[in-house]
Amino acid sequence: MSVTNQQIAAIFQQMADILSILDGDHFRILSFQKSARIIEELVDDLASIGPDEKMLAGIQGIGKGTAQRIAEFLRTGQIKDHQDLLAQIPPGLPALLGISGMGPKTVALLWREAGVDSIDTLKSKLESDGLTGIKGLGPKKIENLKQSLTFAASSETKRRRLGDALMLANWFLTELRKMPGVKDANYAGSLRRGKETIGDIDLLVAADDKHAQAISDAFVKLDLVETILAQGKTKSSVRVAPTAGGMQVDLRVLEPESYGAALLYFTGSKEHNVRLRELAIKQGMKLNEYALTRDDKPVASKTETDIYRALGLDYIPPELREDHGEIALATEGKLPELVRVEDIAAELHCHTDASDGSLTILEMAMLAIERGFHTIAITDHSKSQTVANGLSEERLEQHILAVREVAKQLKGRINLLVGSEVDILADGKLDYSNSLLKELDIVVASPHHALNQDPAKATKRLLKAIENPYVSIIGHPTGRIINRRPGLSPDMKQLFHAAAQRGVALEINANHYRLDLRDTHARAAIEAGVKLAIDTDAHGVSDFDQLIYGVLTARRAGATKADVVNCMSADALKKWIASTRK
DNA sequence: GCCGTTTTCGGCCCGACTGTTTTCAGTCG
Repeated sequence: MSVTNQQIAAIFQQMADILSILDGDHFRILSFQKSARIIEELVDDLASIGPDEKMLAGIQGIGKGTAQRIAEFLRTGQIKDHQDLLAQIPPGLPALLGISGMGPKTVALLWREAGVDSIDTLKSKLESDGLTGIKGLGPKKIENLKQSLTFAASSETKRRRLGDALMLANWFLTELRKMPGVKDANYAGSLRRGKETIGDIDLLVAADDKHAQAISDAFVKLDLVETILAQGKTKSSVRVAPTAGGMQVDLRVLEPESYGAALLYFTGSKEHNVRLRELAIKQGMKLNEYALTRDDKPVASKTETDIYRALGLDYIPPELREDHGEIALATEGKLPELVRVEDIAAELHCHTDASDGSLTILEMAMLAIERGFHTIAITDHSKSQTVANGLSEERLEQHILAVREVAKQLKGRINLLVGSEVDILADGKLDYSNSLLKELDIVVASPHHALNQDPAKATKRLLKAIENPYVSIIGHPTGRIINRRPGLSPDMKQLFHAAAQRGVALEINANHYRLDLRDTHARAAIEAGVKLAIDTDAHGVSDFDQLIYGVLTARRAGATKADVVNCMSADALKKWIASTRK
C-alpha cells in the first residue's frame, strides 16, 4: 500500500473538523489544522520517512502527539483517535462545513435539532421547510443556506488559477482607481503572495472616511458583479458572474494612514500574521489591520516597510510570507534577494508553427528581441507528439537549417538557438537518438504522456532523462495541469540530487495551467543545489506575458537571480549549456 | 496539540458583518 502525504493530511483535517463540530478544545483544533497544512506542504514523503517518531517530531510544527499518530498510521493504516472521532458523528457531517455560512456551531445545531446528517438531508429539509422554528435559525439564515447550496452544486467553488484571478483583480483595480476619493488600490491575499490557485480576491482601497460609503456602494454595482454577499461602509463582498469565473471578491476601504497595516494584514498568510502579532506582543506592542501600536499609540501603519522595521525586521516580500522561516531570516538580515521579471534575459522553451505554435521562427525571435532578451531557444515538439505536429527526424534536420537561416538574417540582434522539446518516453528513453540531439544547441526533455504511471517508474524515467548527455533542462517535470490532472509524483529528492550532480536545470514552466515545478518543489530543488529554468513554453504572441506567473512561483521558492539560468549573461548561459552537454 | 532569548505551564491574533438577538454568537478572512 502506498500512502501519500495528502491522505494523511486529510485525516488530520478531518479530525479537526469533527472536533470543531463536537465543540472540542479550540487550540487543539487549530493544532490539527496546522499539522494537516504542514503535512500537505511537505516535500518528503512521510511513507518513506517511516514510523520514526523522533524524525517526525523533528519537523517544525509537528509535535510528539502528531508524530505518534503519523507513525501509528504508517504502521497500521489507521489512527485510533481518528476512528473514535468518526464513531461520534454521522459520516456525512464534516462535508457540511464546506458550505458557505455553515460553521461548526451551525452544523452541530442542525444535526442535534433537525437530524441533518449530510448535504442531501440538508437539501431535503430546506425544500420541505423542515428547518423553521429552530432557535437561532431565522428565515434569512435559511434563505442564505439555500443560496449557498445552489452555488456549491454549480461547481464554481474550485480555486481559480493564478492568471485568471490576476486578470480579474486588475479589472477591478482599474475601476476602483477611477472612483472619487480613491488614493490607492491594491490586491492582497494569496493573489499577492503569488499562490498557484486563488480562493477569492481581496482588494484594498485607501480613501478618507467620508468617501468610504460611496466607494463601497459603487463597488457592488460594478458591471461584473452578480451577487452582493455583504455590504458595509468599509467591508463588502460580492460574487462575479459565472462568465467571469464566479469568484468572490472582497473589498476593504481604509484610511490612507492605515494602508500599510491593512495591506500587511490582508496579504497574509494567516500563519505569517500570527507570527508577526506574537512578535509584536513580545515587544510590548500590538498589531492589527489599522496599525502597530504601543499603549494604544500608533508606532507604524502607513507602509508595510515601516511596520516590519518597527518590529526589527527587514521588509519581507509577499511571496515569502508563509511562515516558512522568513521571519527568522528577516531578523538576521538574511532574506534572499528574489528574482524579478526584469532579471529574466532568455527564453529557453518555446514553439513555432513548425509544430503546434502559431508564429514563425522569425516572429518568435522578434518577440524575444522586443522583450530585451539576449537569447531565445526554439524548441519544437519531437516526433511522438503527433497531436502537436511533432517533428520527424527529417523535419527536424530541415528545421535546424531553417533556424540557422533566420539567425543569419537577424545579424546578431539575438542569440537564436535551435533546440527541441524532446519527449521523455514512458521508459525514460528520449524521442530522438543521441546523435541527432548532438546536432542541436539545447535540449529540453519533458514528459507528455503516461502521466499516471506509478511513482517508482516515474522516478526511474526522469532520472534516466537527467542522465542523458545532451539534456540541459527537464521541462515541466511532473506534467501536471492545475485543477485537471495531478501528473507524475516521482521521488523529488532523488531527482534533485541527480539534477544537482549533473548540472541539469529543472524547469518552472510559467504557463499558469502548469506552474511545474510547483513552489514547494522548486524551494526544495534550490536547497539541493539545483538550477532552475523559468520558461514560458510560448506557443503564441501573448504567452510571453505568462512569465510573471513563473517568476512568482520562483519567488515563493526563495529563488535569487543566481538560481535561475535565464538570468545569466549571454556568455555565461552559453558556457552553462555547454557544461551540461558532454 | 504545540511551544519556550521572560515560560516545561500557561498561554495561544484580531476585527467586520450578519442575523437573531435585546447585548451577542457565529462566520469569515
